[in-house]
Amino acid sequence: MQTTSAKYQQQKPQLLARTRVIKALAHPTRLFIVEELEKGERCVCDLTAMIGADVSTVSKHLTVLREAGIVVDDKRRNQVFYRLKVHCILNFFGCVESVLDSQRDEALRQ
Amino acid sequence: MQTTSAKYQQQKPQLLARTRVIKALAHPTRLFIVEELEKGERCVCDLTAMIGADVSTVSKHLTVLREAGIVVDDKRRNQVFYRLKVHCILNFFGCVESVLDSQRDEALRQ
DNA sequence: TGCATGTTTGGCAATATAGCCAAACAGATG
DNA sequence: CATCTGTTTGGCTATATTGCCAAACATGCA
Repeated sequence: MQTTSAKYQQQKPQLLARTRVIKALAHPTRLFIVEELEKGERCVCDLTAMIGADVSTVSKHLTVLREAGIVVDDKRRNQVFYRLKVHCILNFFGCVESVLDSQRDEALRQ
Repeated sequence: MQTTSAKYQQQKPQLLARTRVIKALAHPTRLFIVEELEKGERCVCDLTAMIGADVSTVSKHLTVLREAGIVVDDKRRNQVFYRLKVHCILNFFGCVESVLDSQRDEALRQ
């Protein structure tokens, strides 16, 4: 029996699964997309206009979010609409904001 | 007035700030550390033993978490103890699990 | 069919991340 | 002071990520 790393190794598959989801959110453009989709579905063209990057770049970001299971696409006519698949992402951000608030408080105190 | 990218550009500083926190969580080893610290403080040596990587690697992961404002360190004697600075990270994971659950359900249905 | 619009994919270059080893540093203790 | 334990930092290589352009695909419509 191995004495070191047992605990981590045992949990690793689960940790990797979670990491895949979190990594998908770890980019400003993808965060923007998620927040925008909280308001409702958007086509790639809408998102591209708001973001101001190449369409291919936005499309790849959407692929990352789709493969992570965060959004789903819906092809209608010659457009592709994306929407959130899971709607708890805002809670998620609440915690991120707590971290940032705590940093801001600290900065003020110095 | 700019017609494209205005919205994204305006929000970008905030999005980048959030991204820094999320990126810090986007690694299996760092996720493990956060979950372990939910239970209480741990010294670098404890974490290193559980993870089974080089101490320098673990130390660098801890630096990433510290710089993101997620953990704080406390040097006592010749050891350094880390603990969570913000305690809402578990809610965070709840949402990540929802994403994973929804993927699992889907896999079963196919 | 041919063309316009909207989206995805391939490919490449630039940048960022992760891991290990070696070395530096810090405190405790003989 | 010398040495031991515990931690961080520097440096390097390997790998992953990002963004753009060009090209391929898909759909709608003249």
